[in-house]
Amino acid sequence: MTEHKFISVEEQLSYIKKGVAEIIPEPELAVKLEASRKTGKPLRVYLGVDPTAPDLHLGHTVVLRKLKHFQDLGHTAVFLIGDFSAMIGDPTGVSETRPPLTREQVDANAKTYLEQVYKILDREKTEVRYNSEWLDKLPSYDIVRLCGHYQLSRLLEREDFRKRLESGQAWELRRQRREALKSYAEGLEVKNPPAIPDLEARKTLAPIEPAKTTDLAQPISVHELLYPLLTAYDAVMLRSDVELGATEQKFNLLVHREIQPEYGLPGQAILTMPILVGLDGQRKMSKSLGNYVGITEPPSEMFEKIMSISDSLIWPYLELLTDRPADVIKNLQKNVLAGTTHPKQVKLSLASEIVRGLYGEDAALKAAATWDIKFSKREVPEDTPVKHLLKDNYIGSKPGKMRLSRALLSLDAAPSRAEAERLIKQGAVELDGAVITDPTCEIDLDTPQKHLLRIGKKQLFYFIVQ
RNA sequence: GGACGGGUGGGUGAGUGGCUAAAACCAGCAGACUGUAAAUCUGCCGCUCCUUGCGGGCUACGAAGGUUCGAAUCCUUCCCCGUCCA
Repeated sequence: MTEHKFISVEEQLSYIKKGVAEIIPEPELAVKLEASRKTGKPLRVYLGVDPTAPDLHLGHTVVLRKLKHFQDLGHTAVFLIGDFSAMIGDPTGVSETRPPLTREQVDANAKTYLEQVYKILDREKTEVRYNSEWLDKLPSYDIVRLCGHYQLSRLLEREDFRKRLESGQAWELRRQRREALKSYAEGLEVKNPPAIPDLEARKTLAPIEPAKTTDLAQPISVHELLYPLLTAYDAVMLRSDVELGATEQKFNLLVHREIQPEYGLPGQAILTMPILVGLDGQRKMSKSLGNYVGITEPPSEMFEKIMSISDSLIWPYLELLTDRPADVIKNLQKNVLAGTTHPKQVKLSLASEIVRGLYGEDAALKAAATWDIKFSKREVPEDTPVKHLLKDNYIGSKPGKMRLSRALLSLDAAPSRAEAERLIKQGAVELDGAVITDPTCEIDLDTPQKHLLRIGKKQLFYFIVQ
């Protein structure tokens, strides 16, 4: 890293602080910034992500954008892929049982992550690391030593662990007793002793599965306790000055901060970002809840989804997904409340800004124009997709005809024929500009014609019989 | 190992022989209204076939069998969960 001229600490701080949930401890961050400015040495700021799914969504970008802010200020952004820790599974969040991932899944996900991450981070300036680099070959001795640097009671202080300990204890005791009795009853027959895995086999590390649990009781497996400690080792190896994370990561980040001094490093400052609420306005954005906007989605789809959020979501989205200063957002909010600015206008600019950030100006303008034509004017945009209706293997009762409901199904516009018929009966289907309510409506397969189909408010496309 | 209670559609949860593709609520979808927002109102909400009819067929109430003209509902076995006891 070459020396860098930094702007004043106050300016940096105000840039950094936007949208942040918590800075721990803030004065320390200021000191670090001050020191870096004096020496011209950038801070090492890192974000660790477990590659648990192949795609990132806007929720992930909140914290990525913060990392980008540091990058913009001239600091060193380190993007850490937790390819090793993903196989342990972050125990954060009691309710969700994380399925352990295999090495292959993790590797595949890690690959797709990077391409997506560069939509936000500067590819040239980002230091990418994998925690398998060091965790894969960490000797047991060092693991034990690492564990020696922290206290069990501190790990158990964690709220979700505490809850699980309470609910799990009784359950676990009973389970053990039951198991013991069972094996006694089975005449203490000796099962095949587990083989000692040879080193070759270990090359493809199996995911570490949690002890069998039930829905209600969630006992804590010992390896889960190791998660914050092993990831703390990341912070040690990276010699980080600052670590970023979502608020739910606060506990882990604090452990990291406390472990670093044990290895002769100054403890990192911690910066947490709020969790982004999903499109439903209720729960956090997540793929499994289906309330997400993937960052690889096409611009116009992204635009559409953002336009469909409820008004109250505009504000957190503006704060966490755009670069607008906090006071500008506040003013805007005031104007909307006062009725001088229409919320739709704000939403339009929000959607444009998000798309612009990921796809650039042209794509944003185009997406906005498409949206306006499709939804406001209810006309047909230029880039309306064209699908193909394959008649190859279709044998209907009437030659050369196909039921509209069947067409909807094979065009992927409805999940089943029953659902397709329902849509037709409810007047949601418009074929070539005319609403069709007759479920027996048929499409002529012999004349290869281009048809326009609108289903509900959102689906609009052409199809050609082929 | 014993006693008792329980496993129902995406979720919560009613239903104890036919009127039950299964109440109600939530979620979801569609229509109206709008700003494709929210709220509200209305309708839909297992799959499939066609002659689109209060139509036919198939599948579904933990699993497998059985009783019955007929089972989510009764019986048997098994699996799983909860509470209590050893």
